[in-house]
Amino acid sequence: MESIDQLIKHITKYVELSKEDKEKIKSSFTPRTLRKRELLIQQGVACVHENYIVQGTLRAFYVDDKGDEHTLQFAVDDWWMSDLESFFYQTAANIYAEALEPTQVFQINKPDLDKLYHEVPMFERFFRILHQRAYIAQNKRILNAIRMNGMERYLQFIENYPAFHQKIPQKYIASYLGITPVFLSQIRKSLATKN
Amino acid sequence: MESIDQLIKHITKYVELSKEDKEKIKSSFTPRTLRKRELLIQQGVACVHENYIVQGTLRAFYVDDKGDEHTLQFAVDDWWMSDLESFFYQTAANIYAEALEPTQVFQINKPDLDKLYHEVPMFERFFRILHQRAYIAQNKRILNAIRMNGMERYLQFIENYPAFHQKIPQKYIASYLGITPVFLSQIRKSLATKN
DNA sequence: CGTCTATTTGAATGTACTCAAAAGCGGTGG
DNA sequence: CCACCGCTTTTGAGTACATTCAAATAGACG
Repeated sequence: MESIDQLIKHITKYVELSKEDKEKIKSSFTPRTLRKRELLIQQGVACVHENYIVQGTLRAFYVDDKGDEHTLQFAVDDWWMSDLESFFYQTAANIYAEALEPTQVFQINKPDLDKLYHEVPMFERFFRILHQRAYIAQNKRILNAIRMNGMERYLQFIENYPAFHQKIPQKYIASYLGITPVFLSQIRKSLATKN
Repeated sequence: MESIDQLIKHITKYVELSKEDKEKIKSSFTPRTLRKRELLIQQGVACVHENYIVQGTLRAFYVDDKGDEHTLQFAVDDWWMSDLESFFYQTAANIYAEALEPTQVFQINKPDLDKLYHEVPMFERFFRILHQRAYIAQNKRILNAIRMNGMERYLQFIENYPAFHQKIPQKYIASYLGITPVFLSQIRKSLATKN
């Protein structure tokens, strides 16, 4: 299978597409390959693409004044990655996005995306659904962040994302959970001795 | 001005609508008035409407096993309120939404919304944009939650939402920030003595 | 094998919570 | 209009959660 077909397959999980729709979508995206540790998005630089991940793993993070990193999102195959605010308003990005392993994406820029919204209403519906689902997921994360302590959030994380847990360095998980790597290590220790 | 026109005005801030579009939209919504403390959404009951707030204030909150409330969102004039997950998948709601003052909303149910998406593509675009913006806002809140301590989050809150700060009881602000009302009181005290 | 980075461990400190009680405030009824 | 009731906010003390700093150990990679 051509990898672009994976994108079409992904979209048709949510909306129906005609043959012409599919062709228009296919021709609007361009492939890009990232090496491990390569940056897809950079703080301070406009994020000009919305990215669909064919294969690989990305991590989006914010770097504060003290130089500390705060992980906003991990993303794997079939997920999307951009700085939506930067992309939407064409402003400088607030985050970095880095490949944690060799990663292949398909990219679309804003003019082409707007054109596609116009020409393929089903594609706009797809993005409406996508953003809706993303918003629902974000809400759950906020709820977890405000009501659970570090250990509870960690247990929740490994339950929700067992796959991530395997291959993502612990310090990034800590920065996603909003705790220090040292504290995460302590949590793991106390979980290990408890059993 | 008819209050339903306020909704149209709101939508046309983001997308253009024809006369027919406007009529179709207007006829799809029905008004509802809430008394102070009345519930718009109830945990365990399907959320069958998406709600546009004409005038008033709502608070969305989750109640955990211990009976503690965790505020997910405050919403005022021109905002939208629903349990999106419950609405979208037609499942039991996870949250409550309560009027903090007399509040007037316009409601649309899912069949009518889907119909409207189909008949008025601009309306679907509007919701795509709305969800996109909501997602961007949520991202910022997550970032604040994982990188700031209680005092910093409080200062951020009163900076972002000075109006809310005036009329919302402190204990609800605490539950929004993810801290206890007791601790928020201490934060306020130490801010007051600092100046 | 050596180097660089990630993880663990320990101790001291700061941040935030719980419990209990007092003070403040708003609404209601007499 | 005042007195009372119920709820919110404040205060204080003790405890738990989480961070910082420093150093040791373990892993990854050339």
